Amino acid sequence: MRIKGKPNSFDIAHLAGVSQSTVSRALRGHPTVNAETRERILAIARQLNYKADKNASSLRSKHSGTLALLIFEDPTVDDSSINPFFLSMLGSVTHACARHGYDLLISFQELSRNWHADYEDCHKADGIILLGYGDYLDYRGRLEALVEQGTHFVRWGAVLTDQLGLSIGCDNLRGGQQAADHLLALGRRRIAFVGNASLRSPEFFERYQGYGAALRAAGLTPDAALQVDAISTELAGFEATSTLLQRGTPFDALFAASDLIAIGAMRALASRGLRVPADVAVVGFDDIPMASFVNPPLTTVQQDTRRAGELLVETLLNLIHDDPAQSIKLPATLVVRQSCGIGLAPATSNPPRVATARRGAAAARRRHS
Amino acid sequence: MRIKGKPNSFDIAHLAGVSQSTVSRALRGHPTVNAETRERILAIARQLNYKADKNASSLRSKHSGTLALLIFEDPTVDDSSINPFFLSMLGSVTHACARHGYDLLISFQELSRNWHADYEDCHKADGIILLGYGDYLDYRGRLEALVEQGTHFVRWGAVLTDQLGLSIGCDNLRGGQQAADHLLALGRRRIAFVGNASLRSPEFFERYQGYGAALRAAGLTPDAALQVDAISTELAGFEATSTLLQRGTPFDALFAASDLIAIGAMRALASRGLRVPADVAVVGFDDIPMASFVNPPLTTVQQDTRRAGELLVETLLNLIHDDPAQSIKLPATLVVRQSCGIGLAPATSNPPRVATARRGAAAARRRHS
DNA sequence: CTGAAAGCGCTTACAG
DNA sequence: CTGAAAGCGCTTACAG
Repeated sequence: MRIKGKPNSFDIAHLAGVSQSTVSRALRGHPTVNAETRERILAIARQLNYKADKNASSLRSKHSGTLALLIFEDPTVDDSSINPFFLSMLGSVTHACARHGYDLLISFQELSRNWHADYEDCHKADGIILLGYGDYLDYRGRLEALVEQGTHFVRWGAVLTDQLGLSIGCDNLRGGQQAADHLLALGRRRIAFVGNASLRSPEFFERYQGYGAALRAAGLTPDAALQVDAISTELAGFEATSTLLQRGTPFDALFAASDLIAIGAMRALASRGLRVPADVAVVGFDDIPMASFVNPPLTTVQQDTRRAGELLVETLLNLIHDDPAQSIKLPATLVVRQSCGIGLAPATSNPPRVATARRGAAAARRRHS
Repeated sequence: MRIKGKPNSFDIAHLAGVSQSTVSRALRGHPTVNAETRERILAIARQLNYKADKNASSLRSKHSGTLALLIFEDPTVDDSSINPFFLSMLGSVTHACARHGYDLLISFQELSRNWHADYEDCHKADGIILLGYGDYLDYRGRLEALVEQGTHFVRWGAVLTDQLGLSIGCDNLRGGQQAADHLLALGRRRIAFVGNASLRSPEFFERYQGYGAALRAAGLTPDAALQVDAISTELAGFEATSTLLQRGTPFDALFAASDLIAIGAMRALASRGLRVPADVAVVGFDDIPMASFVNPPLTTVQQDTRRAGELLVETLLNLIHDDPAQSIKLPATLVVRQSCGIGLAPATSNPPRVATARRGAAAARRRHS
């Protein structure tokens, strides 16, 4: 027996007085192995701290017990400033993998570059989870390549009808509707939408459509002057809202396509001296951890990242095992905090909100146009 | 040649009219391969979308081109509520790995359970990065096991003299000193410390010692009644600060061992009607993204996560390649925002801060004892 | 219930 | 500069 180096299955076999195949079977809990023999083998393996070489077993058995998570973002602004929403997805995907006995490889990639989504091709992973927003036109091409290569993958994002592969996503349409309904119920009438509103950003676009549907259901017409594009960063939210304010079209509420955008929007509003929610009510989307810590705490539409991570992993595993699998749309939940003016505002100190808001917006217009 | 399935190096060899060994050499850029032959091979490989099987190559070559990141936390409260500081470390470690051409496996583990830090034993990774705070007494045993097994690892955390393995950490002592010096320079004299202050939490303990050193240098004696233990969560910060307030010992400043604790502390302070910074100045540690969004924006001691991630990866790679490597202490930087009262407080509306703070704390005591 | 043998797809001496 | 051969450490039919 070898003294130095890590033991292999032959070493264990030799010590246990059985063949190497029996060791392999015993270690993997194969049912035909004699119970007593198995115990003996396991004891020796434990004592020698033997761990089966995964490269050898993956090579032979053709599966790696590993999943890959690809996170991509528009311009990877800064190493440490990853979208917090993706971060919490990452957490739940990691936990879900662990529960299913899989390891997780992760990689951050810029959508603009050529991804190396080769983890499955090179047999490092059995399948891939795709997480990120980006230009869908760009993105779709990548998905086509994955489909063509027969890669197992699931993506987080809008569940579309002409789906390439499977998606797990949230019900962005209903979410957008709920956000707008909430603002309407509070008497807001001139509701801005900050976020990309084109098919290039399907998730945001669905939220925008939900918003539009809610307005129309209330007898209002969405005003194109009250929509400004923004990707999901605080800076984009700040800049888009500044643009919106410069336009001078009055508004008394703002629905941001993401919390990051909402936080940037609140900063832009504050820098113009506008009060949230008194002058402008603000709703976000995602419910990132920061949302409850900003001032005022942000009312937002929560996505269930825990469930999403679980479903992403389960669906991918089904795909890998050739079990039935399908795209799933998760419900979104409105989380009411204080950025829309619930439970605030004694009537004496704060005049009626709608009026105030209009006045505020009008004041902003005067100040900045 | 096989029609279905993925091509292997023999398929490429056959098409290129060379031996399989030459294909292998060409693909890895071996210098002895004829330039023209190499081009031919590369062209065919590209065309067939050939990717070398990593399991086979890792098995044969004995290295996996993969690093593992183990993140552990005290009680994994909730899947999606991972300590944001670790999350930003995770981001920078991932990017650093990518820059060095390594893949990254990640795993969240509870320190209380048996870790499976077996990634290297089973040849899935060439080395391990350890990230997390937890009871160091517990932790040390795990490190001993790693050392004994000859595992390559680097940990993030306090750089201690009786180090097991290598650590990359920040200069917690200087950081704590800077935080306390800042408060002292603003005239605060009764400075509380919220966070674990024992050798079981070496990082926090170093910060506590820096704080103590600063007080003593200013001729003050740290008051044990002004220290309360807390792990790095918002809830722990809230509860510890509540305990502190109940004790009734007056204080005009609070140094939290982490931003999460500081945020919890500010919530506890606010719930007692105490104003930050007027009544109590607050400093945190880490500079997590949330720090600049809380109200008031948190003054804190920033750790350079980007550099830290880079050094963690570089040091581990040096260890793996048997190159010289050492533990490193990174400088910490005070980031002044508004939670300590810089650039605030026109003298007319706010009475001198120290007095106010004392009054505030005293008021709190009266209210809650 | 167990063993002998083949083979997964590479890398790496070795020989030429 | 190139090829034939061995071998990494497993899993998996196949035979008994």
